[in-house]
Amino acid sequence: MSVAKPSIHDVATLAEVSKSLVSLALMGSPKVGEESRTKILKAAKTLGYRRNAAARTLSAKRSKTIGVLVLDLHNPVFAEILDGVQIEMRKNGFTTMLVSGGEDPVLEQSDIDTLLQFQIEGLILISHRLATERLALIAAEVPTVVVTRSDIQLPAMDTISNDDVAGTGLAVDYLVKLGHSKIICLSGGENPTSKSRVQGYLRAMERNHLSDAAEVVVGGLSDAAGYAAATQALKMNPTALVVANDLAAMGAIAAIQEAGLVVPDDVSVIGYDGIAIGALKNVNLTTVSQPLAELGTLAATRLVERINNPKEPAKQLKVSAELLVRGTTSEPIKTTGLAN
Amino acid sequence: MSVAKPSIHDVATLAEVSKSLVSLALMGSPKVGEESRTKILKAAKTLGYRRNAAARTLSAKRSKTIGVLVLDLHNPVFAEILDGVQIEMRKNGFTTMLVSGGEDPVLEQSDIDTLLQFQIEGLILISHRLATERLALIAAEVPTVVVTRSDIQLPAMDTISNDDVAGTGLAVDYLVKLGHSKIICLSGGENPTSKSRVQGYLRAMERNHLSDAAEVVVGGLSDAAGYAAATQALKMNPTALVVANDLAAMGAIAAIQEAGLVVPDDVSVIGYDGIAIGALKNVNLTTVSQPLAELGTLAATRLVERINNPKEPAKQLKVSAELLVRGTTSEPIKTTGLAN
DNA sequence: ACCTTTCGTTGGAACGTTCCAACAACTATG
DNA sequence: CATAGTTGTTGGAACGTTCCAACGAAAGGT
Repeated sequence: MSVAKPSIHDVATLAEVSKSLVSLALMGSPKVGEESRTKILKAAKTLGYRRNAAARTLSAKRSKTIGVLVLDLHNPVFAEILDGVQIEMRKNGFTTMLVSGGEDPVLEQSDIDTLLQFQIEGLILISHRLATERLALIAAEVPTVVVTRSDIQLPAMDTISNDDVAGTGLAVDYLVKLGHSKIICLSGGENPTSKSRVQGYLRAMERNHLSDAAEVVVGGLSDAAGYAAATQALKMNPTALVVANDLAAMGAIAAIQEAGLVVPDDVSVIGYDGIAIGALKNVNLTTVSQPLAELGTLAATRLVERINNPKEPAKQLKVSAELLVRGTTSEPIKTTGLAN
Repeated sequence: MSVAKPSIHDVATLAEVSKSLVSLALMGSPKVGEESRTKILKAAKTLGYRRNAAARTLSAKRSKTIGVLVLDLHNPVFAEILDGVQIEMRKNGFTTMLVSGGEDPVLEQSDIDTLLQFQIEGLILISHRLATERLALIAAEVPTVVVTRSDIQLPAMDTISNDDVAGTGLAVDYLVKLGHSKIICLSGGENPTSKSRVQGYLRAMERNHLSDAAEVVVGGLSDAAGYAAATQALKMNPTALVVANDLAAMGAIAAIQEAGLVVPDDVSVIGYDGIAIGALKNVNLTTVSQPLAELGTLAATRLVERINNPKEPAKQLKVSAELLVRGTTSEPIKTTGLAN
């Protein structure tokens, strides 16, 4: 238990220089003489000195810190996006402060408040539920990049996303090509991303002249929600399910198997996101895959650009999603002679 | 784009009181008069005032912030532990700063440095790889709680964990009871938790007089690592696999199926952790389950206790793990007449 | 030999808060 | 009616840094 944390001042006295020079040396300024530099570094080490970020932020009027808000850490999607963000931010000398909103949307706002109190210089929002007006307010205060939301366009805010409408369309088109027509969509609930995906489903059904057969069952983004929604959907005897995300799709598959049906023979399933676990041979999930790490890297790069050059106009970047056909899709079995 | 962030001073002038009173009011002190309080709150609102955490920390000499370091956000285990931590910390008025070390153990140390620079009042380490001496150093600087590591005992540091040795023993004992003897352990690599689990395996094998049959294949904690390790292990024709964690177990199952074998008929598999996804009917993983959220809550509670009362002695808390028998384990098929 | 530049260094102000001692204006106490 | 206490409020110091203007010393140019 050290008595009191050493300050820059203590280092200065030990190294027999001024505190200003210590500060300079610690920031790696080239103006510091070789001799003093080594003396200072040695003194800092022996004292176990550590910079005080609070004082630094206060004085320098910049925190070299950005905030990240993710909706839900349980979904591996976010971890994969975060990887990209963290790597890029570290490269640029920023600290990343991560908060996860949890279930309550009110907490989400209070989390952002906390981040802003820490004087973050930029904010990355990953798959959140904030309303457009709130977003506008936030973007006016701090450079903001929104990842994973294709529904929104604000002049002061970058967005990095795939086209959820088009992506879901890919899934539906493929199923139709295989011969499916009784295709049910399991939605991800009330968040913007899920809404876009439902819209993509509806549009694609329309374009394939299947509007009458279109059916949306409200679910959620977790495996449990997918399970519940699928149980519901199965009552309508679909031959294929287009599910809000991979996690929910895995839940849906569980429900299908539990009902004594076989995937994909009786029911085909397509997820969305392309999480790593879906590639496992025993899951083998057909999915619309987004380049997740790239999403994160792009977000970070954009944010750093905006921070370093505030008049930089906001951009809307799209990454392309692609259909990854694996084992949970096949042609529907012919109408008569059902397996079960 | 506001011109400059309003400070407590601006609020004071607008509300026609002193900055000290504004500070008091914002902290919710009961000493502030009703009239002034409303005036101040109104002024703060119209100005869009927000506390500056850096200044606050610097002046008050406490940050009301704790740091959490997790090994790997990809594993849902950590999200579930984190849930518990976050909820408890919010209850106690602390902000949680989360960093994830990523692959590189050197980064892990630098992440802790960053946290300490932010003047965190406490630190929770979830499944990390730090050496005992480093831990001792850290624990001397800041109240520290280590979650998910049963191998270590330091006087100045709380640990919350299940007994990995005993837990893995549960798995082995059950397999032996089912009639297995060719049981291979897929280790999780060089981290302390994994080492304890391997030790548990070895001890249990010994206790069941199967030391000669004991075999450890080095793997890792990801699904991919489990897949690779299982591929290796299958060459030795095991009838059961005890795997380092659930994620790796899922990878192992993929490898088994890919080899044309059936789980559990040909090979039984037991994981460790009890992640939510393992309960899905199509995964249905037998596992040694720990109460994850409880682990998090306990850690947070202990940390707050230690922060509020620094002379509080450190404790070593154990939660109990239990074997969750699901669908990936069965009796071994009889020696002759293999299914495949 | 002088002036100018460069190099390394310095003290002090500033950042936005909290905390403390002090105070005025009341209210209660004997 | 004086004294003591209470309530609400205040200015100033402090927290540990960064930044700036200014400095002496050494080096370079004429």
